[in-house]
Amino acid sequence: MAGELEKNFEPKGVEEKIYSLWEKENVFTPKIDKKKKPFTIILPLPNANDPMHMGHGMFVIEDILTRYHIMKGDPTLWLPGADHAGIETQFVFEKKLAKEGKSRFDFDRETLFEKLKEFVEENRLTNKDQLKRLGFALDWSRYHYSMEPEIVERVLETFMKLHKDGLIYRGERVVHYCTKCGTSFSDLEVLYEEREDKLYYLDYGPIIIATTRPETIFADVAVAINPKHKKIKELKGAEAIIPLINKKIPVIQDELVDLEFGTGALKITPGHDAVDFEIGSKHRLKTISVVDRSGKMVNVPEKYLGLKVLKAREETIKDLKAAGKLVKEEPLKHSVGTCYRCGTVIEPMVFPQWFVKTKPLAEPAIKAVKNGETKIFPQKRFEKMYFDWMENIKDWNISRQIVWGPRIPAWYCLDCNDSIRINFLNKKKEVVSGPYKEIKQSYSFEEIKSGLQSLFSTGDATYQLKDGSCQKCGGPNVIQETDTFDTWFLSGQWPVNTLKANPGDLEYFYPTSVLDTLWDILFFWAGRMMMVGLYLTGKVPFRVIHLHARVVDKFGKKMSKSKGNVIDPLVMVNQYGADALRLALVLGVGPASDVSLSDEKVRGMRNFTNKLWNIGRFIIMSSKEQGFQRFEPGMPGLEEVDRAIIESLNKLVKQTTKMLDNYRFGQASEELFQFIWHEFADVYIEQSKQRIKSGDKTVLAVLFHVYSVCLKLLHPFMPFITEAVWQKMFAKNNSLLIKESWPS
RNA sequence: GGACGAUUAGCUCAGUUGGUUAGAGCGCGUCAUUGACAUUGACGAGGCCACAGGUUCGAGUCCUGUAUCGUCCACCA
Repeated sequence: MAGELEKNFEPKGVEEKIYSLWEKENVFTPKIDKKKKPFTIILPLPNANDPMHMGHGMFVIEDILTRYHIMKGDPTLWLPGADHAGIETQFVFEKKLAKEGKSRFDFDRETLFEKLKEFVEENRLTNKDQLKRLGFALDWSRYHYSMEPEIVERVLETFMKLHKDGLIYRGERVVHYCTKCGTSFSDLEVLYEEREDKLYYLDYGPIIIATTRPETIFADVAVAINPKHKKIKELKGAEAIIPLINKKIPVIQDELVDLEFGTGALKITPGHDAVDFEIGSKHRLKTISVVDRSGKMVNVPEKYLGLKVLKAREETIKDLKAAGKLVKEEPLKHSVGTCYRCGTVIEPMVFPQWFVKTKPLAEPAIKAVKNGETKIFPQKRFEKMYFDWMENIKDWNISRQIVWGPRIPAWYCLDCNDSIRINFLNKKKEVVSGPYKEIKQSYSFEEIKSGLQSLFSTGDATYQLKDGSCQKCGGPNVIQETDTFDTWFLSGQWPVNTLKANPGDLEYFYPTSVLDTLWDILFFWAGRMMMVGLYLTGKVPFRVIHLHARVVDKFGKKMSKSKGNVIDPLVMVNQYGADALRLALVLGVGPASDVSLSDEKVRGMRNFTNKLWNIGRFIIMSSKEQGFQRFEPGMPGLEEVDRAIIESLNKLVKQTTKMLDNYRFGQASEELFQFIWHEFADVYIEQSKQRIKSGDKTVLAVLFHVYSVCLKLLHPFMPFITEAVWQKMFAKNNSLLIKESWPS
């Protein structure tokens, strides 16, 4: 039965062959059996546009679970997909455009969208092939892409449902805006950086205020002091005076003002600061904007008009100094919000955006974890984080001013809302901007619509959720919102929408069993899926959230292109084989910790694959001479050492099973490694050599038995080599190891 | 400002309810070897488990505090 084995295991070429064997027999496509409980994982969808990096390698955890459950006989589904990744992709694409000397403003939005679509299509399939290289047992017949029409359709349905339930609203609130990327962000997408800035003390007449942003004084609408301020009596009812423009503004009281900071007085600028906005709305103050979406000054004295924010700051300080209104300046260390994508300082701005009311969605999501419907591993650390976040959640800004993504399905009648600002390319390919009531004087609706880039509607604009003529005035000049959905709005409903794509799947496979991910997107993704999944189905999207380790370099440092310490998973696969890389990523690794990866470690694991291979080779060679006998638990001729190794093996089976059930992959793989190399190979096999020479057939039976069980136990971790050996030594009629049942 | 995590061999890290001489991979030293494997084997060096207290018959493991590093959250104007 046994074929020859080469001297060393050569993964190249073999891996592809083995993978196609699995694909040919459809082992990754589950058979739905209503009597059996399914096991389901949804792959954290990689960006369609990204080649694979080591982070994707950690999906090996999901592959281990998947293969383990396939072998246990559970109908097992691991569903793959790809994400259009709105902002990420558009950012990369715009960089490419810049190299060609172009920008997004050179195109109307429809053309830009088509170009982006083509761009992604070129890359979309590469990481699909890369996932296969790692051996992942994904059901490719259920592969989905977040921009495919059926998925988008369901996303729009979800929006409609939320809207109907009163959970969607357009609101004018402070949003985080990146003037370079040209879009707003949710709270999660802002990175706070510690910066060394200056705090300027300015003379506001009866009071002195402290600010880091003197250029925004023109947008001040009040000065607020804490009610416990020691000068409260003399300041009651007083008016402060904005320097340079000598504008009078009221002095108000609010507890939000910190007595200790600066002078205990805060200039209130609702247009450009979130706290100020909150105080402003409490006191019914108006909002003035002095920075526009390109980061230039507006609504300010002429000499500052059109200046960039930082330049305007310089000029203002200069003028304040000259006017004797700059009392003093001191250094200040504080954190500044920056764009997570391009690093530009985030400009808090007030304009209408689409929001999801999150409180009603968060409540069930909190409850589900509290009562254990969804468990988080490791529990102690991350449940606390989860609750902190869910309990303090703010409404979710789901609109992005980018092109790459599904457009929000709302339509405005331009005649009913003629102050909507429009940017479009006219027939001469020139950018024209202005309120509709002005530009309609010179351009037809058709020309505007076909060259449309973006529109900025006012907070009180009326909208309808259907295309066609205006439901109010009956007019034909109706145009769709140009904002697109936040990518996470799509991925937040990914498990539901992908399972809905195949009839019967949602009912059978949902709730899914495990969500496995890195903790960095716990809130972005897992949290949103919890909220939206519960909202859409009434059931949690997954029973377990397992947080895997982060891959770092051999010095424990985060891998990054700028540090040049990135290890390409495919380079490792080519050099040492997928199995070696896989084992290097899990062996001895704790959950949600760091796993340090190095060439040396992968090489060490490659040595183990070779050891495993040569055990097989040894057994084959030995049995060639002596023949082979099937192992039976009570067979005659068993010696003490045989009984000992069998007992040890049985213990290993129990241990491995228990550890896989408890997500202890690091320890499970470590014990397998120890047993196989240092107990089975180093001790038992060494001892067996004498007996084989003397014609002992029992020892061969034991060798075959122990080895075959080890291959099964190891298969989820190292699928290629175990399947390859199985084919040579144990397969009857080419039956696959993955189809063997899990030992017990 | 709040919270959390880490600190174990030269390096990178395991060590689930406290229980005999604390483990792995890589690295290092000595020796061995043309019949499974040099991608090997045997043997070995190397650790007051960050520090200081406490609980216990017994602490790497539990409690308190300190230090250093790291992470997350926050409305530091």
